[in-house]
Amino acid sequence: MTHTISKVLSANDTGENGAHQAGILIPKDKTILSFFPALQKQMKNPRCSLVFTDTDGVTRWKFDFIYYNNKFYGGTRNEYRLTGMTAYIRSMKLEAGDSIELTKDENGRLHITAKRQQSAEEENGVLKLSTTWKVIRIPL
DNA sequence: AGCCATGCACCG
DNA sequence: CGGTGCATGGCT
Repeated sequence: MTHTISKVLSANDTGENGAHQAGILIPKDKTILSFFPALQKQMKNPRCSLVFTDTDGVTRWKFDFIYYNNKFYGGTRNEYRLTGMTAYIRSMKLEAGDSIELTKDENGRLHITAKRQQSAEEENGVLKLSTTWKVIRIPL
């Protein structure tokens, strides 16, 4: 049984807003979280190193899945993150709006795919076609 | 809940 | 000493 999830990158994720942060946020959605290994909620900031294989089937990317839960230890955090992704994001030249797809195959192996956002020109092209052309009358 | 932002430690 | 990223706080 494979499991695939995807995330649209925010400006903060890609570093476009100057944030020197190395990871993306993982929503606390059961179907999303179940993709990742369970972390020890009873310890502070538990983490797990994960290796994803790129689409070429050769390149490996190591990310860290971390549960920042210091809210239960006197802090304010209670969120999941996947850190250490800047090398990947840069090599793929990903920008806010682009997305990444994470897949876990039958053998539990992890794969990552970069999904580039449709360009504005392409969107305009589609829009132009759909709004410029109309069916006036259908032949009998 | 999710994105924005940063102090400081670390490292070349 | 400038860049990077962890860990964390802030804002909407």
